[in-house]
Amino acid sequence: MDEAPPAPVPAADARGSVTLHDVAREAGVSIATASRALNGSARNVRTENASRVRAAAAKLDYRPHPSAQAVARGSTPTVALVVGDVADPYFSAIAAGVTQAAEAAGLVVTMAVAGRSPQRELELVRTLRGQRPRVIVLAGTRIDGTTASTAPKDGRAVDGAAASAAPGDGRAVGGTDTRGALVGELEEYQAAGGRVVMVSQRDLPFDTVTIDNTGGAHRLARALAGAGYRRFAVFRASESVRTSRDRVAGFTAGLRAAGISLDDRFVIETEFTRGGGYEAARKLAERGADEVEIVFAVSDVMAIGAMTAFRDAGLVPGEDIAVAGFDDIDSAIDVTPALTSVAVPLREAGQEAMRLALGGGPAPDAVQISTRVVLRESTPARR
Amino acid sequence: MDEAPPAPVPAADARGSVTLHDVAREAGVSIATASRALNGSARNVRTENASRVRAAAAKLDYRPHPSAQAVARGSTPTVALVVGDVADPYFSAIAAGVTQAAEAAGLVVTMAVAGRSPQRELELVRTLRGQRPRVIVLAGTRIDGTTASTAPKDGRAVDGAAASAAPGDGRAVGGTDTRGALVGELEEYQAAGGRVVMVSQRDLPFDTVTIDNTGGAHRLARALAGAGYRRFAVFRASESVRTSRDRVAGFTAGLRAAGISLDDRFVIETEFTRGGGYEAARKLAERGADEVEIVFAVSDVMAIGAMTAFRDAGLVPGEDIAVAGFDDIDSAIDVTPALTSVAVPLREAGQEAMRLALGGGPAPDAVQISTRVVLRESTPARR
DNA sequence: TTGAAAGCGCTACCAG
DNA sequence: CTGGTAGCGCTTTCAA
Repeated sequence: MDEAPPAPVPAADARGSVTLHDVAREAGVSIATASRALNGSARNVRTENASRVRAAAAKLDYRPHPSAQAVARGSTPTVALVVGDVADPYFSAIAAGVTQAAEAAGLVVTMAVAGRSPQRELELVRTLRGQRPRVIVLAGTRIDGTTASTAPKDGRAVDGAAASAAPGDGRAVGGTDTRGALVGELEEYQAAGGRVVMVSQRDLPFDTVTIDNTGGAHRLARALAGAGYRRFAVFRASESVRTSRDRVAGFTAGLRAAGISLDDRFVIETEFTRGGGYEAARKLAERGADEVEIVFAVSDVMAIGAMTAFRDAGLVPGEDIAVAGFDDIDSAIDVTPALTSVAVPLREAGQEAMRLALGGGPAPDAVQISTRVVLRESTPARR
Repeated sequence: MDEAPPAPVPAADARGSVTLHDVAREAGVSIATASRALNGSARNVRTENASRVRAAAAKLDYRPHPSAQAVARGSTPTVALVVGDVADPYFSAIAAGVTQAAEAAGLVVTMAVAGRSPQRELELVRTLRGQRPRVIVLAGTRIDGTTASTAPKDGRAVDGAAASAAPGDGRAVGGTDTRGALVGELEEYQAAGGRVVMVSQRDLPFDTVTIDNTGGAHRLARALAGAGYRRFAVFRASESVRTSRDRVAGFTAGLRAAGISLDDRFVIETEFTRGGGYEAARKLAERGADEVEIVFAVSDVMAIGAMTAFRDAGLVPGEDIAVAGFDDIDSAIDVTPALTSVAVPLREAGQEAMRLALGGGPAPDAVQISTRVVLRESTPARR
């Protein structure tokens, strides 16, 4: 059985799929040549043979076996994408961009959903790593890794420490240092030749695509100030939500630049959801919103919830009280009045992530996706 | 080199990843035993050895190589999902369901986006098949495969013929019989042991999860008739859009059951988009909507566009003219007035698809996802 | 330019 | 219950 040329080929045939072996035989060449002709990088195959092989492949309807190629080559032509929730338009837009760019590069996307759990995210990365993807993209994780209460001011320092500690024994790390374990995991992967890209998460030693939340909010504030607004309220999410924090910071700075200060009494912390926006608006309306001309909610869904709440409380959004949001989700133009917002090109962010991953040099790179203020009827100019 | 026990093991070590080989050595057992202990189905390994192996694996931070397992076993623990567009809430909801169920079953999801092109869909399926996934889920393809103009009445006949013709030389088939080629491709895959599930596409010889568009529309019509409406208009998409066709059919039947007939003059064909709804409503308002009490748009996005158009034309939705949609997308409750619609549990549809795929018997099965009418302020009761 | 053959990491069959 | 050992389908030296 070690030197019997009459190989028991039927195996492959019986299983149904055509292998490179079959193609080679059909073309009358060695399987090495067939391999080179079909997938070899160098063009060191006589043209005639090459076409014979291609013909045979076509005739037999041959399809390469990615897994076999993967095990032979050591990596898979895939990009692993981890999102918080596919059904969330925020993530699905990013996913769309990533997918599009990946396909253009001939890579298939494998997607995993982390929910909102960092723990789950870590597990996923571990699993995905096993697949030896060419690149891993982590999108979202809207919640900060550095818990506001425990982390020192400089996130970077923590990362560094955690990173060097984790590799030794990732699973020894308690549930507490999920972030460190994640970083360690990713660094090992990167060290083994993988590319890591984060979308909208900073402070990590990887390629990153950030959204210009701060700048967008800053410009929005100035635009609103320019439209004549002076007395603002802000609906924000918890301190631990990085996105919210940045937007509030940018907005506040923008107001300040316009010579306006924000009254702390009107900065309301609530859930980062439609319900949260509704609730905050309800409370504000209840205690009397007379002193407020306009509210800035850190996300459109919150803003939309707020508009409904105001309406329920007898205030007409856009007339009695102006409202502005952030994200410029599709329904921003469907609500009444149309919502002023800051457009965030999420899809581009996804594409940009792939660009970084594919073209990237050895050093962690970073690009920022810029945002654009869109004024609509929910914030009519005051004069 | 054929009998040299001092194997040049460094190779694996140098590449960075720990292999089963290493684990076996560390545990002092054969790699066969290690394999069994870690991934073997039967528990025919002495408990002590099993734990030694597990310990070694943990210590070395071993991760199995899915591709290697795949090539050895002949299939991958993945489900390939083809959607029209991830960013579309319709598809992303289905994708969420599929992903969730797949993960619960220990399968990873690889996602591909077909855009609206059947041609692209075919290519994708070809590629995906190469990956030897355990199951392939085709979601959406809202456009009919059977072009209304060219297809015989009985779709099944066409499929059968095309299916037997395709295998021989799939790529010889012109652009015209994309559908046949697709069916052929999927049938081969299925014959080789793969599971195929379609979501919301009927008439194909595969497991299918359908949405009860007809029934939902039927019930909606009766509910609206019950609320006192008599003079209806319908905004529909092109004949070739199956979903639209079914919804209109169900709606019409529902009206008929309530003794109401639909005036053809008020059945307007338009794009299956927000813009389409806007346009249709604009036209209707222009030529005078006095004769119409309520319009049913075959999708929420169309309905929402229509509401805006009515408002722009000086008609107050919910007062001057009622509006109802279909899908119950999130923003249905954010618009003013809140939109009456038919809830479609897309996420469940996705999960159901996986259930079919995993538990399915040999014969093509089919389940229907039921829909639920949700009456809101956009269609106040008339009395 | 080509073919033989040595793997890639893992599974599964076959003797013990 | 265990170890040896053929593969799985493909890539990639290494000589020829």
